[in-house]
Amino acid sequence: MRRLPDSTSTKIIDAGEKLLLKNGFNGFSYADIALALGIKKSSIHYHFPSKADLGLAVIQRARQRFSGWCERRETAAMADWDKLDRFFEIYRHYLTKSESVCLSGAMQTDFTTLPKPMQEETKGLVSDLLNWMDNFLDKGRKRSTFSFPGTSRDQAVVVLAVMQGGLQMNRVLDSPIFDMAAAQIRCLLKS
Amino acid sequence: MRRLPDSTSTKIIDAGEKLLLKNGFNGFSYADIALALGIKKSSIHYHFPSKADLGLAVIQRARQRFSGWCERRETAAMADWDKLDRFFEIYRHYLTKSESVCLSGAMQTDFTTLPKPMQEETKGLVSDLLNWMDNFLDKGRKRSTFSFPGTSRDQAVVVLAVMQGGLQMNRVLDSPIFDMAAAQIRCLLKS
DNA sequence: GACATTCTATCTACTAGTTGGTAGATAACA
DNA sequence: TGTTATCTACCAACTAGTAGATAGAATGTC
Repeated sequence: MRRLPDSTSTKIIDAGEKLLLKNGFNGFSYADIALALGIKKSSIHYHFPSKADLGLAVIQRARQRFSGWCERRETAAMADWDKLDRFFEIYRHYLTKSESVCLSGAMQTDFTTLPKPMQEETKGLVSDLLNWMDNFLDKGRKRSTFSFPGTSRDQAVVVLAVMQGGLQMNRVLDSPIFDMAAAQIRCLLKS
Repeated sequence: MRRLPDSTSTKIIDAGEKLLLKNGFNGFSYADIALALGIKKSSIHYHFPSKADLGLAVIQRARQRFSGWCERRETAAMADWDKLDRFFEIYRHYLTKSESVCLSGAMQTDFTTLPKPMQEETKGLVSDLLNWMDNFLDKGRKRSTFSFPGTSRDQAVVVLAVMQGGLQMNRVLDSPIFDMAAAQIRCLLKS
């Protein structure tokens, strides 16, 4: 959790990410970010010449953040069930902080309208998540912590889809769908 | 499957739905529909004064279509496992027909940017799906066709989230994620 | 049946506002 | 003196939406 100089470009990525998660990539403009930060549109273009550049930066930072979390010593030291709960927390945070969905979900539904570089980066993000979960479930099952049918990849797809879809449904119906879904996934990994 | 007069307004809803599912509500304009149908923008405004009216019509028609499917005699006559497969097919169709996600998923990620009436209709759509799946799983378990932990509502959330999320992930990574997810859900309802 | 009127559906032509993006001035600073 | 970062002032393209003309079909009235 290092707190680096809150440079303008960092603030722009922060604001961009927030709007992106809340409204989708086509649901916000440079004018919105400028208003939020109290700067001018052209200043944003100075740091991120095109909107595609900003979008790319948002996804890249999110990927780094996730791989940073994966590699952290305290993460590696966690027991399987705790680690799963911490992973769920990453998603849950989107819901509590701002009324938003997860990044992969937001990018996926806007996918066809995204510029190529953002599409590629999105693929990378989803692959990261899928590979990590696949590996995590596989190890957990070999250790007899988890139990589930099929391959670990099959189950990884289910777990991630539930995180993503649960977050989306939770925001629309105000009932605590996400927590229900997370709890159910926990049950399904025991039986 | 009645084929009614392919009126202009029907064609507009068709084109609007297709674009909506592919690009999201903020990812298409009246100009796109006009181009696709070979008519003028103003003609679309004649049938659907505002974009919100068109969006609303798309969701309303989808809800009717689903309740129509539910109430159809041949649906009611189906065995549980066949009915589940047919339900999966509804989702799978989005993938094969056009490279798109499901309507609930698309509306959910755009949710905050939607006009109120569309938000309400979206809530209705998601409730419809959730209530149907809840009821379906409950009956299936009582009949011992299905087996799963927790309440039928918990499991319904998981199944729908997997459909929705699986579709989204499938479009981005070109591997057959959706079919993997559907097969895994089938397994999880047996164990 | 003939005629006038109203309705339906489309068009052309326009508007005000927003979009992403550029050019160039200016100031602070290294 | 050059670099960095911000600003003002644009712009062309696109956005949803409106006004008004027009043609054809349906409807009412004598």
